[in-house]
Amino acid sequence: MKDVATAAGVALKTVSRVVNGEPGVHPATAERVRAAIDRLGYRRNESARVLRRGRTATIGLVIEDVADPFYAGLSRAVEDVAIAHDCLLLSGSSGEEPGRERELVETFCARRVDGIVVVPAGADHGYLRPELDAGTKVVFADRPPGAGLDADTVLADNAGGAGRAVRHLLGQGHERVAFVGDAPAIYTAAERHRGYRDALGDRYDPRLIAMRPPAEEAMRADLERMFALDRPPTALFTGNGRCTVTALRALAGRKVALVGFDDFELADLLRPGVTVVAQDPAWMGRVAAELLFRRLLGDEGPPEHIRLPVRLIPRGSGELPP
Amino acid sequence: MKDVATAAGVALKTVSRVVNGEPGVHPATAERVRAAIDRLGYRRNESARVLRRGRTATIGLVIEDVADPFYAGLSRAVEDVAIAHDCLLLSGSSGEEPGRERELVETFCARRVDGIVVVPAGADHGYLRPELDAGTKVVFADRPPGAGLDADTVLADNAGGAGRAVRHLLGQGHERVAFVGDAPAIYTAAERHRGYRDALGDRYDPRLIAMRPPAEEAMRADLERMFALDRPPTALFTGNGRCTVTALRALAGRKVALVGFDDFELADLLRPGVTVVAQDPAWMGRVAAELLFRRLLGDEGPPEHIRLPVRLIPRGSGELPP
DNA sequence: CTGAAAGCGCTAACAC
DNA sequence: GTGTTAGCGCTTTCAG
Repeated sequence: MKDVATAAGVALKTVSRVVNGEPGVHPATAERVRAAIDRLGYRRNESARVLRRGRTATIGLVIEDVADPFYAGLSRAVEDVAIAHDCLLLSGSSGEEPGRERELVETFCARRVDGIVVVPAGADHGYLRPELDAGTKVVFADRPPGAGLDADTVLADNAGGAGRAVRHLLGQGHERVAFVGDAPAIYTAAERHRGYRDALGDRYDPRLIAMRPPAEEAMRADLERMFALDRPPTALFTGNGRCTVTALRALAGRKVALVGFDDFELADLLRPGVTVVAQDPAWMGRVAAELLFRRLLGDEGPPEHIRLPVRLIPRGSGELPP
Repeated sequence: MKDVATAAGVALKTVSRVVNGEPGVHPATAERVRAAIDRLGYRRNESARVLRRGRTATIGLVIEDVADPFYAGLSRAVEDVAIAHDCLLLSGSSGEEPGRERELVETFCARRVDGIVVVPAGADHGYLRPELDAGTKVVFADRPPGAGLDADTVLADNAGGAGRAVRHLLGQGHERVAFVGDAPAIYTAAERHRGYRDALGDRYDPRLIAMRPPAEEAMRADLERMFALDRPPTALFTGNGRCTVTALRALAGRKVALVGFDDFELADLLRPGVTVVAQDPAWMGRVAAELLFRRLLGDEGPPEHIRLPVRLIPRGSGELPP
């Protein structure tokens, strides 16, 4: 910048004015400065700018795994909102490890991101206290923060959607509906299990429950066990997209009704088409990011808790009779 | 930092030493400093650190769209490599717009990322010259840079894979193999078309070609047109994952053999299973990122051009007879 | 309209 | 072992 100033025969500050489009520079001077900038290939150093101004114009995003279509869709939406606000996006995958989540959040904070959207992997967010006090805005998406922290949160209607799925199956005459979900430590899995149980009432049977990280072999074993029962399940409710896909493989053509939580590409092309309770990852991402920017722009209202509705899409698999 | 120094009764530099784990600090002093840090909730300001050191420990990634499973897989791999090198990842989606690609790259450069992995959307990368001269390392992935720029590049064997797919179909006795690919301006689409044409030799018939951004209605029309020909196609080669999926929908159960470029989840669960030429997005991401870090660590060798092999996975759809 | 000077928070290069 | 000093490149403040 100093070089540009020298080259253009002006003071440092004038170059700064031109670079930032500040008013109060004679057009001719500005032109001269711009010429010098082009000639020298000058680029403003954002780090120095950030250091001086205090705002980084960067937000952070912590998700579980970008390679998961749900989080990929959410990411893209957050990115779009960030761009609309002239912000860059730093992102990282926690891989469902609380330690990694914390590490990412802290690294983002150290880089002074203006705010963060986080899909929590851990259950304890006490480590966020100092950041929140320091003014970093945080919005939780998909899962709420651990106990003791009341912060902005955007969730899907997990329990409600699960109930809807189960009632749909009961409506077709099924009496034995199994639940195959992710590990119970995961908030969404637990909520969907809760919705399932409540909808089932006294038809609830713990032997029809399998909750663990979806892996084909383990799930096949779980299903074998259930189908070997006196009164085997005639329908399956799967707790998330990965569970649905794993279950479809593990079932290997066995004829059972199935409703899955989460929509997925090609669900309509399978035979039968897969009935799902769909949430909209892009919507969730957009809502969370917009809420974050409202906070960044000075909205100091009490923490918001937004719950996004889900919808049932019948495609055939959930309409099979017992 | 100054406050911490005062609180701990030491000089600024000592705090700096403790924070950076530099040797030559008495354990007791270090402990006193750490206590002060905790008490005051001090966090090192990365911006200042970056300004001073010149390295940001950040790399940039420009892809077409995170929400596309191929790029999501690639992203995750780049992220993992970045983390292994204690680097953060800034990422952005170009949406296949050259202007947006350039904007992202320039923004990343202004933030002084150490290096960039870019999946080019545009064909002119002259704008990168100054950045390259300034020492920013750039690796191109999935597509090469525009003419006139020789840089590190990691590509899949597009033409070879397309040839493999076509020969597979010819081997089943098909004589009329159509190609449904993305817009010809996209490098990978053009390369796959080239491989297709070369493998077909004089069986090549331009009426069996449809190249445009995949959209169900347009593709349905294209296919109708082809099937209305005197000698309609008995087999289809689709040019990328999205084209494959769109084609499957547009075909609506019509019985044709099909081989697609790109593997996709559930390809094995459709009936018949979808035969594909699979590339490995994570592998590509890893190779590109590792190459970038080799450059950042000082490797000054001539530009490398890496071509990753692809593999044919027969699942049924490509083995249907004419 | 333009410029000089101070300082953002940190680290590198030297003292002591 | 520890401290001092001089910037990194920019914006802010205030003075022409």
